[in-house]
Amino acid sequence: MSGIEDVATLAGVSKATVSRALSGRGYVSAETRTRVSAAAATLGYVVSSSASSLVTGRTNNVGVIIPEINQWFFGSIIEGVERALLDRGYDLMLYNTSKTVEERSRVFEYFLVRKRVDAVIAVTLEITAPEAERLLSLGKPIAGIGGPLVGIPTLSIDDVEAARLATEHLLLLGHRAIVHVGGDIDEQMDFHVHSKRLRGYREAIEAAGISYDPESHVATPFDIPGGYRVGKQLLGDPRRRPTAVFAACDEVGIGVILAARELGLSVPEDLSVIGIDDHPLSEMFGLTSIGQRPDLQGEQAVDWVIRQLEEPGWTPPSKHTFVPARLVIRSSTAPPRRVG
Amino acid sequence: MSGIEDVATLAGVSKATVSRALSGRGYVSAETRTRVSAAAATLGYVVSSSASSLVTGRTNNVGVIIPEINQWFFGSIIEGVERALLDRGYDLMLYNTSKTVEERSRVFEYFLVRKRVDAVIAVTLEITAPEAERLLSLGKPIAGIGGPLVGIPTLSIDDVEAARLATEHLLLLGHRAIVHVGGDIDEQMDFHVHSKRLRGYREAIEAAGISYDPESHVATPFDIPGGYRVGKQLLGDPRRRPTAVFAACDEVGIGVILAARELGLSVPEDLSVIGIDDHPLSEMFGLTSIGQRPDLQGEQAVDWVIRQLEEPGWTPPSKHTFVPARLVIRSSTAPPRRVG
DNA sequence: TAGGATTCTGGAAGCGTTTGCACACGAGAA
DNA sequence: TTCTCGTGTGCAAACGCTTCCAGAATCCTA
Repeated sequence: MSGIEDVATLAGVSKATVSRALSGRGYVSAETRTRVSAAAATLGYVVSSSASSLVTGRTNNVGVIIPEINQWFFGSIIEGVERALLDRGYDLMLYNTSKTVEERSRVFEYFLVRKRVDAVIAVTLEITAPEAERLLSLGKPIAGIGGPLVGIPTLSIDDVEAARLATEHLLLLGHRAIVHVGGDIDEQMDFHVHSKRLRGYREAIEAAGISYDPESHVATPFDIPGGYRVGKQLLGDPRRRPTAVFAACDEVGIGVILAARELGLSVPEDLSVIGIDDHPLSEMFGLTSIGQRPDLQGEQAVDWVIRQLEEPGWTPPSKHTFVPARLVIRSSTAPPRRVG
Repeated sequence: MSGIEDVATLAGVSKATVSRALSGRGYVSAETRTRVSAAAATLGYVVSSSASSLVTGRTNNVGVIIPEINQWFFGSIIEGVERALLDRGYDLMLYNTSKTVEERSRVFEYFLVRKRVDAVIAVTLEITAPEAERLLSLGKPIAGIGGPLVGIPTLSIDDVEAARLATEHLLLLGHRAIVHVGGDIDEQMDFHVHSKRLRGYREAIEAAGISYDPESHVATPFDIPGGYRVGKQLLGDPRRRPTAVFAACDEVGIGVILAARELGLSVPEDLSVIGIDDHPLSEMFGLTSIGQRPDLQGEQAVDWVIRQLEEPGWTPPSKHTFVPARLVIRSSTAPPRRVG
């Protein structure tokens, strides 16, 4: 485990020059630089990040707080963030927190409190204004996926718009009896995604002259079994059965499709289904969807925080950024069967 | 941003005492300790981990190298590792590497080269003996999930045994025409899981007096679409159709079930299916499986490395550890239909 | 009551870097 | 020729902790 001193001796220069040569800061002649690099290589030298951090005040780590790992949306974000971070020479510290308010704030305090990261990326984490201010006042850039969040640059798809798009697709096909299978709007987490998607749905059907019936919204967990259970229940009763379902995410949509099949209904003949996400499984199920790219959202968030760190004076967008979501039409949506 | 000096002044003691009081090392009177804690609290003081690391030589980070995130098995490992690490006061640095040999070794070098982690947990990463030795010689504990790996403590389920168990379950039900849908055994990654599971299958059927037919093993990617495609192909031809499928993982098994349903076959009447993993979706599909708990494997790996770090003299198991896998019987397996 | 053991505290020496400052040198400008 | 100015290098002072060592106070034990 050789230190900078050894390299300096071997290269016949001072520690200061070694530091400058290796970090690329300050003046070093080309000749010296190659000599130092060679010495470092032969000794297998590598700077001690603790020593370096101590003096520079930078850790080269960025913290990522995420409520969930084993779900496509979150997993993809992590992938995108990790890739972008490593490309730029930063390491990723992962903090998995549940969505409960208590744990959220515990992690938050934990973060604030430790001098281990240069920046933080908060995924689907509602940070209060004072918390944000405190973090910002520490000089740590922060970006959020989800939002909006006051004082913090955030990004996400436009949930209202995505829901409207999905619903309009169904309306355009001629559906009138459309049920929205979404989340529980009393769950205050996730920046009210649930209520936003519900709103988009509602606005779309009302714009089409259909009055909103609270019965046409049913809540379920955001996974395949969640969609399946609701599907079974909803489609089991022929009198209540809609001609189309707008699922708030593809997993739920897939669950609904599976339930429909099991009940002997064909998709899209007896039932159209649309989701949001463009999940990798959706293609297999022919599920029409509003696609988004969580990995790119992760990359974007990384870009924001790193630029703040590296480009003095640069500031990220001051308001929430909407990333694009586009309709991917597959075989799960079609005009409703004409029932005479 | 207050330092230890400020706390010392406020508490009316020396820096040395503050350090001792806060870290719990060395003698400090109870009275002093509370006074110091109070001072630290009012100032919002928190030790600088770089400064601390610089003198102690510990970073309190552990690196996790993992080839994949968005897959249940890997995601669960990360969850388990993260939980265990945070419980013990360590932070998790995540490195997502693909399975290609080049990238594997690049990450490996990267790791070796940087003094940023106290230990590493390598998931499904085949480290060569010299690499392992080099890592160990740096005094960094390392543990692997997957394996075995010489010189490194590793753990995994017994793939041969799990495959045998699954196949025997089918044999016991009376099946003779059993196809194994697994991975490509030429993929050298993952410690040959593919060939091990194939071996377990083969040993089981041969023990039952059935001769092994290479046609009865078909390879496909380890995901639902992979199983689906193979299922469609395999079950489409009634003459080739087996009475049972042993899928090398549950995702594949689910894909096969979906394919079967689509072809109008009922499971388990027309086809029995068994998988490995006990994936969260398996319950919904009634998939019989050999269950494993990747999260617990992650916790175990953490325990190994942390104990090495904290209990001088403690050494992890010198050979590979098999973790339990148990048969979970659901509705996808039954005796074959009697075809008279 | 002496003397060793135990508990408590402070001073100061690092830990391995980065960087401000001083200085030396050669080149171009005045 | 003298003066700047841009380069290239070294010295030494931080950076914010932990821990060794020594000394003081208290407590037992003989």
